[in-house]
Amino acid sequence: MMAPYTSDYAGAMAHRPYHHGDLRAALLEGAERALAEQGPEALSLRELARRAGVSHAAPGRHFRGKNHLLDTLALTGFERLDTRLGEAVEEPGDPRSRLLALARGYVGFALDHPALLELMYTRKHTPSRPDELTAAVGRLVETVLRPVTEGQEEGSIAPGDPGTIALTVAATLHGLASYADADSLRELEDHLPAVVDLLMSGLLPR
Amino acid sequence: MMAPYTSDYAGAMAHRPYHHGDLRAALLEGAERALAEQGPEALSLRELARRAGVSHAAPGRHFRGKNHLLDTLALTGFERLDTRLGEAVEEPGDPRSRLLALARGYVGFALDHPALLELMYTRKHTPSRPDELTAAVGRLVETVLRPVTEGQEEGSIAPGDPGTIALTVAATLHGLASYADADSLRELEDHLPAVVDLLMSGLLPR
DNA sequence: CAACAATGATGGCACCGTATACATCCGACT
DNA sequence: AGTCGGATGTATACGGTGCCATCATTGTTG
Repeated sequence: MMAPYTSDYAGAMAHRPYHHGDLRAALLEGAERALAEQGPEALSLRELARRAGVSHAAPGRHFRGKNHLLDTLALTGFERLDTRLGEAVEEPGDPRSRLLALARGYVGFALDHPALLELMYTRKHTPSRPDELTAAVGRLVETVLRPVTEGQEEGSIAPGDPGTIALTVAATLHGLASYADADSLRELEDHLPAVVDLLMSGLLPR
Repeated sequence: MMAPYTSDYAGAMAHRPYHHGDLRAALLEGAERALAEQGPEALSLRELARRAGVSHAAPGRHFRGKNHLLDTLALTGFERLDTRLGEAVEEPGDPRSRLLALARGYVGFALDHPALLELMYTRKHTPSRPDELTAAVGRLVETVLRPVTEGQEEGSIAPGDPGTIALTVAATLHGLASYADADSLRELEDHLPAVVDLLMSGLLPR
């Protein structure tokens, strides 16, 4: 017979309330760690269960399957990214500084959680993704849309379909972040002001 | 005892030369098909072998493992995308039309092979990717860089670090393509001219 | 024509994801 | 207070997968 809890680091501290305490959260946390350390391909439910000190079927109580866990993780990523961008947009200022803050936020997130960001967009492209994910993406676009319309109202941003403008900006941000964890990462941050200026002024000579 | 080749569609036509003829190519082709139909997660070497009518270990003669096959597939993707963009850039014209052609090429590729494009960038971000992949990405950036420097020489594109400009353009293209197979796909193609105009003129009112 | 290298087949191993049946524990209700 | 139900975790089993070692066949080449 073995003791019910053989986990080596839990149990002695903080008086774990019952069973595990909060698997689900532990699984998500462990998944994010494993995701960052190894690829998303190497992530295994059984391994996560092992690290959490539970049996390999226990995760089934909290997630319908591996996809469900990954979708949930991606969803938390979108939420965190959205709040981060929301804060960046909050700060007042001219359009250039707000756009720069937005870009810094996006690229910063990509630097902090590269694997998560990749997972988020991998999941987004998956067939039959859950509605919650598409909704989260929609909220993200809306966060970018807000400063555009506001800038247009006060005449500091050129007129035109705000949807198209927001799409372009969001696409550029995502593209930058996408390149970020492939090429020189830190270097990109230094280039951000130049990129933003370019977006503001356009490619044509003035 | 079974006949050596139980595949149902092969053998009667075109006189297959020997063993299989060209596994490797058949595997890559099958992988791309499976990739497009289902996700990249569902892709299985054994299933590919089955479809090709060979034993489950035969692919091992042509690819060191699953990763090697996927890397190879991604590499062909980069090569095809690069030639497509190269052709788009070949056509002479003012910067706007060339940029539009570039954007059409990139988004068109994304529309034709959405799963492949995703695989390409997933593989690009993988730790310890093969040098050939990074080289292929470099060639892609160079293809975008060329019209930028040419445009600057003839004064039709604003001065500035061409690397930054090319990065911004490439990032926007990739971001657009990345959003393409998530949101309304066909719709995006109609918006491309507006996006290009925006990139050319900038966000600031003129 | 004989030896060799390339290609494919067979079988085995460890691991994975998932489903089912069983055990345990918390909390709520009478 | 005591019991019962549902939530959580366990035990076990099945089919599938990637990879490896070994054996068989085929095409080529000296």
